[in-house]
Amino acid sequence: MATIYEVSKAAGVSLATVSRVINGNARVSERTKEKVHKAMAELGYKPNAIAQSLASNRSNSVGLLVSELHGSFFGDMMSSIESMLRDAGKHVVITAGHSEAEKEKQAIEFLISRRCDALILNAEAVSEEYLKSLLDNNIEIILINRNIESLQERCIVLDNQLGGYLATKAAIDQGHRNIAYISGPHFKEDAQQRLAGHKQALEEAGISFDSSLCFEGGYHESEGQDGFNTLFKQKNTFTALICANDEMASGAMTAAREHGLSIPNDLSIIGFDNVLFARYLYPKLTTVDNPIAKMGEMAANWVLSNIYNTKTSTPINHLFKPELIIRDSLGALHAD
Amino acid sequence: MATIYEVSKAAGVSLATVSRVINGNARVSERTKEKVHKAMAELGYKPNAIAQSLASNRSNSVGLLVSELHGSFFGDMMSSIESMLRDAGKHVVITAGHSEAEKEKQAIEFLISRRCDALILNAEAVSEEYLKSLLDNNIEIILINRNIESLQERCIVLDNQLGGYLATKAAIDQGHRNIAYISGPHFKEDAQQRLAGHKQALEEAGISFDSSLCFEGGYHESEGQDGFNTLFKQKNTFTALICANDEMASGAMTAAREHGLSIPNDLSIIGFDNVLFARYLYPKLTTVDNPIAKMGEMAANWVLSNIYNTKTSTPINHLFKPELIIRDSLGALHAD
DNA sequence: TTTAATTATGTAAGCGCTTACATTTATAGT
DNA sequence: ACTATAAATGTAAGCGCTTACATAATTAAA
Repeated sequence: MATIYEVSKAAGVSLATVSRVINGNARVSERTKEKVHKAMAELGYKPNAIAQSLASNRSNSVGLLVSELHGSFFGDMMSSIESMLRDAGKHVVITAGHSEAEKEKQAIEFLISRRCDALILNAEAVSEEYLKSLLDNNIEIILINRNIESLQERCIVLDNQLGGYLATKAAIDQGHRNIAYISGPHFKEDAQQRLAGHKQALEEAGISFDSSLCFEGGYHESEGQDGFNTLFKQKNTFTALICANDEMASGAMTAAREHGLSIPNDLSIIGFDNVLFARYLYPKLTTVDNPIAKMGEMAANWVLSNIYNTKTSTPINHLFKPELIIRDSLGALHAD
Repeated sequence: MATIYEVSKAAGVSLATVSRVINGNARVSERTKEKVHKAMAELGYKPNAIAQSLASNRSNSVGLLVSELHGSFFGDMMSSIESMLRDAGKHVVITAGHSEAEKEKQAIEFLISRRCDALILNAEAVSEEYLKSLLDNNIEIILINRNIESLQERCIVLDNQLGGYLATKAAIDQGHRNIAYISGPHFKEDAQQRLAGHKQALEEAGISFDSSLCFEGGYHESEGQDGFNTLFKQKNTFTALICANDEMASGAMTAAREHGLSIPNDLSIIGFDNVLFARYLYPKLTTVDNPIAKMGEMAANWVLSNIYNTKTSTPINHLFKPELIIRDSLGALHAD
């Protein structure tokens, strides 16, 4: 692999000049520019990004931490961030944290060690203190889906409580009073908030929260099934079931069908996130749209304008409002 | 950010000694080892991976090119590769090629410029020559889902033709004779092979291939709908529909339902890939399992044993055989 | 002890770039 | 033609590490 030195020899100029034409940040005469380009082409020269980073203390890459590399939700997030950053000539280094504090730390430290210019973090398990300590060490971070009071300007979050509220409200508006809920894991902030929204809607309608109508899942499909089965055994009087994400809603649908229930005639089901496959389910899932792709873009924008000083146009929106997407899995309560 | 130099000062030893305890590849007395560890802890020292790479010409990271960052299929692939490599202490740098030759090249060159020790490529658009030229430049690559005669030992592929065959054969075995097919884009190798398998099964059963019963889609859900609609308009006599992937199968299901058809009573549908949501569909999709996670692991294994000289245990399997997964969307043909 | 063989540590030369500063060359003003 | 100024290029010192080689300290053998 040719080095800048060989190019400079071939072109008959100095190292510095070659560096200048590579970076285009200093004036070089047309004539020498041509000579250098020719030499680079002939040698098939490709700058060594590692050496560039070391010398310039800039890597032109931004680190991205997601919980998982699979799943529609994270896929949308990665995808939107990558394409926006790539358009700006920046690169994305992706790592997975698996919702475990230790793994998240490892991943973040990997990104730091690779000298990413900024980190976009979907960190769920790591402590608030740890995140603040990153800032103290001059690591530029922006958080997606995590709200830290003192770091507001570096957080991009969804109003999860509103989302939870909208879902339950929709059921109430259709006449439902017996509403079950399958929650995400309580250690996750968003799960708590969605549940809080659910309770808020219940309270507003004068319905008291019944903990035997609430199940804690882990956001996976199987826990939607478990949740339904458990709830159904405990108290099979509910006519609507709100799930804290679409995966669990799908699982619940399957389980409900296995119990011979028809959706939405016997049971209405509402999801959360509006991931791609919510539309493929049968019946099509009524759910709360989580504009994760837009949030990802916003994070990418933040990086571009705050770290790379480009894209100053779009103002940064820190709090996104979810919307209810009405499809077929929610029906009106009818008298039996 | 502390450097190795500061650590050496604090510990009262030389740079080289610190480097030795970091890398653990040379003998250092217990006493100094302790001193160094203490100094590192106190300074919060983290090795600069960039500098390490530059000096050692090893990055301990492997590059991964996928077509897209979203989608179950790629999610599974990324996920399996990442977790296996992470367990071995290696890191993965992921990029997306979007099935366009130019973008794939860019992405590959990015990975090379970051001095990845090896590249795992799911390259669909880039030419065979280009891939070979990488090898000529001593870039270590391993291809997933792409078969190049002269690079057999660096290819990990699925027997797509067998998969296509199995799907169509299953329909034939259930008595179907009028079988439509929604193909993937013909420029993709796997799409061609799956179609070839379909034709093979037809021929074997003495059914002649009817091109008006075949639609070329792009592997997206919407093209499943388009496909069904087009085919149904052209010739609504088919009783089974084979789709080249699950997304399109899902789209076709939706479209079929909109036409008032019941699945599998009026129409049997078979997918391909067995992505996670195939199980969530209603009715549950009969499909051909694509062991992409295992293939990803195999690729990771190849890298570990061939590049990093670890994990010599598992022999590398280059050709994976798909299996039919029988669920509910395929039914027997009944007399009308 | 003395010497040879080990083991532990230090010295210094890079890895392939960037960039401040110095120097040379071109351009313009008079 | 002769400066004064601006533009183009070169020189060399790092960036934070690794690693061959040299040296010093320790241990074992005689």
